[in-house]
Amino acid sequence: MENELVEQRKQKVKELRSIGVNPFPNDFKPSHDVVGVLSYYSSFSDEEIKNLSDKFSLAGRIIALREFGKSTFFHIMDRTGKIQGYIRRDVIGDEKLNFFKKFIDIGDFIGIRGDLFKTKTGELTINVKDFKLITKSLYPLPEKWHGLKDVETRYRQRYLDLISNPEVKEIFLKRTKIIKLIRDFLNERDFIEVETPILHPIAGGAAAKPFKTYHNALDMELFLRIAPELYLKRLVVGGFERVYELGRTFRNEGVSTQHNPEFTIMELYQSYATYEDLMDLIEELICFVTETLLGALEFDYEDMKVNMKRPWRRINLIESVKSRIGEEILSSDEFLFKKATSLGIAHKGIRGKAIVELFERTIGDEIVDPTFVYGFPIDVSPLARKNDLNPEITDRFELYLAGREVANAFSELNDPVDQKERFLKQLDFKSKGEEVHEMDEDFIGALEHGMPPTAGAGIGVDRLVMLLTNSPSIREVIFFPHLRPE
RNA sequence: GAGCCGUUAGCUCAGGCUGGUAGAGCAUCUGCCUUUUAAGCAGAGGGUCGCAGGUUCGAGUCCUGCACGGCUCACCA
Repeated sequence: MENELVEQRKQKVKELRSIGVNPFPNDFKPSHDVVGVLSYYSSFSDEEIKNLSDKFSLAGRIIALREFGKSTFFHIMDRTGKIQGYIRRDVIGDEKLNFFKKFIDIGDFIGIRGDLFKTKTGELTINVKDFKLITKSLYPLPEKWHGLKDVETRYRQRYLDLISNPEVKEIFLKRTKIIKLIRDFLNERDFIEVETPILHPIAGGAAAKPFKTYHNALDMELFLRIAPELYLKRLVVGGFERVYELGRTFRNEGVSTQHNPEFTIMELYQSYATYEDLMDLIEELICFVTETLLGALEFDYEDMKVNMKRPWRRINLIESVKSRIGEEILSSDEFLFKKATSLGIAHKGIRGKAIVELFERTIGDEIVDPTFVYGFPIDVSPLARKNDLNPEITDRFELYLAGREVANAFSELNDPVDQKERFLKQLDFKSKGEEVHEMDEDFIGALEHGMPPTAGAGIGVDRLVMLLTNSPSIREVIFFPHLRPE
């Protein structure tokens, strides 16, 4: 037998039907929403409210209920907020009060009609003249005071989390706002938003394990994209000089507080710009988003105080590793690899990887305020333009913030011959067991038609949202993070 | 993949070290209650203690395995 609480409610549904009441009607049209009523009428004095004859109808879910003998208080919540309702016998009559007390439960949706008054404690409340059951809920809501805490239930049944934990809803509203602000900022600067394929014949643009899938009619294996990069650059070749894409990307790797198998990335490309121009652009973009969202450029993240005031610090990757670890880093492979191995870094004899990992484990982890780290080794940057003065490094930077990487950007490599050599070099690394960028002949073909000098950047949107909402885990900013089936 | 921690009523949690047939608050049901807001008072019902084995006269409690989740590390952007 099922839970008694559910049984009771199913019984109520039966009884309602037997007396000719539809427990799931669809003909109630609210005239107002909660915030509309509260914000407008909170400006009136108590006396003025008494004299207002306005009537309102509102709809929402009952989230709290306090019943008395001849009256009832409750709160309903709609998309905008919550408001108290008051039902009393001498206003609404015996029959309706009894119906309410018998059939209406916490969790149900109801529509109410009435006018406003203020209670003794000053809470603006709807004096209910009439109500209607809109949707019967068969399950009880989680506990009113502690909310829903169980992390597994929160993720598996996010709707319960959203109903009972207002701060969770707040985080997701902020997420939506952040994404909108990114679009606003870029649209304003003449960037065009585009959509490129998610099903890729070659999983390019990054080094990661892809998800595989299969197309029946074409009889071919496809991969879910690990990055939109190579398609966006094809569009640059096609004349879209300023493009961006904001969307889902997939990587078939471990899950953690920083990684979800599908995540949201924003990539942008701007022709006739350099990676240094993009430092300025990203500074402006993230400051715009932060300040508009939070009203300030300073915020707490976990135990850190982050200050985003411009200009942001810019440090050279190799110079900072040299000064931390030792000058020999560059002159002696032996020293470099020994040092990396001692820190447990699996570099597989790739110099660039060892250097970048050394940086991440030492200096990168300590960075709190936003810092551009520039000058990445060429062997870990196969899509980035070689530096004109030093062919061992590329014109690439990453943005570090609160100990994490938030953005990756570079002047794009637009020399097709060099690009081909870089891909071939990657295949070398692949034979050492590394995950690498795959050869993409079709992309090289696009470059052969000429891509104007361009700089591009990618921002991990989930991680940015984590920072701006002080969320310790990526699962707190993704509605339905992936879990094993129960 | 490894280590640690967790899983007890619809929800939030005690109990576990030291084995003796399961407890609280909220929610539900009954009664009283017309300005409450974690309403109040009185009473009642509600449990495969994650699953499967083992030890024991007896297991929520001890042991082993498994599942799911969390954190850390590894791997990986």
